[in-house]
Amino acid sequence: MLMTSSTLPTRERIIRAAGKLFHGEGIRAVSVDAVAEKAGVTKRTLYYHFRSKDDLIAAYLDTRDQPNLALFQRWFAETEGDVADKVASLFSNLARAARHPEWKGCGFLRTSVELVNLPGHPAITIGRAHKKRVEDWLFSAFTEAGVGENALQLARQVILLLDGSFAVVLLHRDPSYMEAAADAASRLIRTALPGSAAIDRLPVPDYL
Amino acid sequence: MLMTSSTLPTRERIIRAAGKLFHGEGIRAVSVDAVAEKAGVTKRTLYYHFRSKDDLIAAYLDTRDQPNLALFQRWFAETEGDVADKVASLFSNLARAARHPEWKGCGFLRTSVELVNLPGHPAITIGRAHKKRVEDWLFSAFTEAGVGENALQLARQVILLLDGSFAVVLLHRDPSYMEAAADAASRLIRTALPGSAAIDRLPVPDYL
DNA sequence: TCGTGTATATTCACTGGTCAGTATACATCA
DNA sequence: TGATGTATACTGACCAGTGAATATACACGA
Repeated sequence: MLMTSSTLPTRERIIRAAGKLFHGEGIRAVSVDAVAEKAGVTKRTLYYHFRSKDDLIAAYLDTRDQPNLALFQRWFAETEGDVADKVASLFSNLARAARHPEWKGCGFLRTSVELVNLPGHPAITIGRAHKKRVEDWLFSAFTEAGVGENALQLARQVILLLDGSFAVVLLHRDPSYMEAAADAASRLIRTALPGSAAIDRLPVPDYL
Repeated sequence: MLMTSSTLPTRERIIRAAGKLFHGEGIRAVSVDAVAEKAGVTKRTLYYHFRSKDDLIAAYLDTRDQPNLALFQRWFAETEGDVADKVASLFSNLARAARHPEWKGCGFLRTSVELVNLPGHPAITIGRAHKKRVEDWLFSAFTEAGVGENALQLARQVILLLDGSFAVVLLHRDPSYMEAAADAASRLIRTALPGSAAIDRLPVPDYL
């Protein structure tokens, strides 16, 4: 593997090029030749490092898993307030990202759509695992916040709102939907919180 | 146009074949030849009725707009209870549909993903219009139910949960997410309803 | 230190196949 | 006879994947 200190390993360069093109244009719209050219490599070299285009797709998605989750966790940790505020901030940060004209939605969801006729495709497994990891992380956060047995249902509902945001904003190109999602998520969480605002702001009846 | 009483007009046959194939396999995965063959027509005939594959895609989506909305409206109308129950029934009906192994999610969302690199494509405009029609219909329903100025926000939130359901269930193939969406939607609606259950079920304090 | 073998890494040129779209001609019917 | 509709057969582009040869790096024995 010939390279200077300033160049990435070939395999990394290919994955990076694939990531930009697949995410930017769509998996099926991008040819292996285009990826190879963008990576500055011949197609044959690409096929030395990856068995097939499907392999490359899976490798590309795999590299997105950890950073994506880490970004969510960072947004969550950096936000002041209770767990509802922290979750709401996920959506406002997403809205900020979605305002960028190059924003193209969620690569995992988009891949599952593009490969809908190949149910066993490894990339779909990777997408499922990623979404599950986000859901599990939310579940822990809700459990720690003391929502009790609602944690699982809440985690799923936030996932639904997140992925709904991706889908709706990709279609309408209107990130303000994400603010509506933030509002929905924090309302749902708050009514499950021990010191539930929706209920506790009501006067407590005398006989309690 | 040669045909007997039992055959559809050629154009309709083509659109119907395109619908089955595009929805079943994905737009980019299906060739014009495949559509023509399924319609029992030569490709040249197909190109007589449609200027291009893009034209055919748009025509296919167009035929799904009205029936899709009508189905939602039927499910809504056939459900007993308040508006929250009626909306919840949309999700449980969707879950029932999604349990069918041939279920493939929402054609409008999937098209917007497959054509993400062609922002001005007519099919995307059709998809936007469809989603907007559903949202507007929900808005009217919420307004009539007396949620006041919350109607717009609620309609958007239900859309987010609907499209989130499509995306998540397509990925995980687990329709039970739709029950979580139903729960979220009806909670959100109920807290906005004049006789809000979340608040009114609490005992009324003596001094009110 | 000089070969020499071997695994890694890369290139050029190619194949077989598919795809969207078309040129041309034939048929049917008002 | 002219508009509508359908068929056969084709074009040119593209695409995933491959064959065969070459270059580099390094290990090890003489």
